[in-house]
Amino acid sequence: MSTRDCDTPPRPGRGALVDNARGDSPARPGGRLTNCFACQARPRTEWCALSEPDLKLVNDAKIDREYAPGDVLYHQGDPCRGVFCLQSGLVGLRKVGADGNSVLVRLAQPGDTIGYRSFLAGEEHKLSAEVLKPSLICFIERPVARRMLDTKPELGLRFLKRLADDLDTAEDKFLQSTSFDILARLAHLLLVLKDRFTSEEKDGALKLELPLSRQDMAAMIGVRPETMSRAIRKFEDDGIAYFSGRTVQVPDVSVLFDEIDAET
Amino acid sequence: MSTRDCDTPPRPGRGALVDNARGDSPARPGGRLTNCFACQARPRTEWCALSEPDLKLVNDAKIDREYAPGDVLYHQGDPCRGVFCLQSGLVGLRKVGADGNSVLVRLAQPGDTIGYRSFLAGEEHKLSAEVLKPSLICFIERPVARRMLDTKPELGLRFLKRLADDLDTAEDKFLQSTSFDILARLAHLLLVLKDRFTSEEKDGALKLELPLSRQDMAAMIGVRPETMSRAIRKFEDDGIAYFSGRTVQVPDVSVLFDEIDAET
DNA sequence: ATCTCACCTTGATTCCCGTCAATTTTGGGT
DNA sequence: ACCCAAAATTGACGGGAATCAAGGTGAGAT
Repeated sequence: MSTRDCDTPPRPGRGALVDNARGDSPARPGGRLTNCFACQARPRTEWCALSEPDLKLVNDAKIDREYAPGDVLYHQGDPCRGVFCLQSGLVGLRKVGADGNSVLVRLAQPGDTIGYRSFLAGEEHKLSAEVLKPSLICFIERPVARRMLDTKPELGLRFLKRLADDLDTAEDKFLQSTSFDILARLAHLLLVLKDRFTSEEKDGALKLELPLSRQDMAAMIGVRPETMSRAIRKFEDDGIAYFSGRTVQVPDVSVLFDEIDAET
Repeated sequence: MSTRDCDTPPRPGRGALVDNARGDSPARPGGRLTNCFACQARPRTEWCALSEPDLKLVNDAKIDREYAPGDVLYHQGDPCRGVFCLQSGLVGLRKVGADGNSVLVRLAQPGDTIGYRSFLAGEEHKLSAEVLKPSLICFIERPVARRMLDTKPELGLRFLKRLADDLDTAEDKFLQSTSFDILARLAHLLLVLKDRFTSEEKDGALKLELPLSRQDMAAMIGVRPETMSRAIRKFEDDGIAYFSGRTVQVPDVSVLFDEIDAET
């Protein structure tokens, strides 16, 4: 949403503007910041299915760049010009709802390929991709990705698996929104987020550093911000979790499970 | 859910029991009722990507059989033994929710491959597949399907596209359940169903023959049966749609769109 | 430092929908 | 035709979440 101006200090290799990010006319030509072979996220990506020569093709063709929070990789409705591969940082995928304001649908972590759904479906983007934390992201143009996909079936199969998992998650999410109450959904959300955003842990106690605003959290479980605020209040009153800004303290993780199980 | 007994009259080519359907020990050996080459649903399936010799392999390996309403192809949690291809009829995909009762997630129409998600993800079935109308269904064992998938990338790409579409639909469904009211969701449901289940049409007036119980319809939009009943009542009072058993009369389709648009 | 704006919280109120309970209707089986 | 169980409808009720409105808080900009 933030339309940054060009006056950001020209840090090396950085400076993605909203429009540049879409590959229209990079103010700064595609970088050689990174190397797929050395990419620490590679084992987690679908691209690890590629053989060495194929990976070299991708490596040579990719355009990498640093992004800052607020940068947008693409907007909902944009044509899909290729896919992005998140090497480090964090990206949020949003959809603008019927009410006009955007809803966080999913988070991408290092190793995730972003925009792959639209690419594979051959459709325009159905989501917007917004950088949430400083990120290093590679862009692979559609023809290159397409060519890999056509020549390396193994790659397609990996995406197949990924898509299948996402579908299952999405269907569960709908069911939960109808059969679990808000407290249970919040507990569930914290349990999902804990895998990625735990900053400290000992015994059953956790400290989380969430990269999300309250309204994003609210949207993720399908409620209004006011309701989220009250749910948080309730958790604190009950000693289940303590929220302070974007850090969350959970004295006993197992209680979160209890909160979910409480729903018969 | 219906556990049929073996005393169903031995109609020719029919007689799928719950367990037979899973390919454990067919009481009646795999039929030769149909031929993939002559299958009228073939153009709509992902399998149309296959070349003639490959299709022959599938055709020779497939096991086809007629199923009656209530038969279950597989249960949630079952290991995935292969995929089913619906030639004619109708199959519903269900998930048992947290509250214990099952929820209709999706409908499969002729040409659809059923159980493909679990097959592709290599997981157990996350949904149950229940026959809703008399159906003719082919079963393709996992090794055969796997082999096709590995040798014909084109096939995987078709499933990729399919999965991508399903994912988009599923994510939309969640958003709608939080941002649209029940009347709008019911209107939306009718619009989705009209493409497949319109029995009569003239001008803007429709007659639908839905294959769904009220509670299935209710579950699809995420409400209780009582609430669905009242929503239907409201539609009738407002002259938007008239329900009688499983047939629905819609005097003016455009009013359904209005009902959705009414939500800003 | 102050301004400002977006975000967050809190309270009061409304009303929608889930729950419980009682019929009524439907459809399958004998 | 009958019986029975499951499904559907209807009413009454209460709770919980959305809504509206009013502060409060914090971070970035000037």
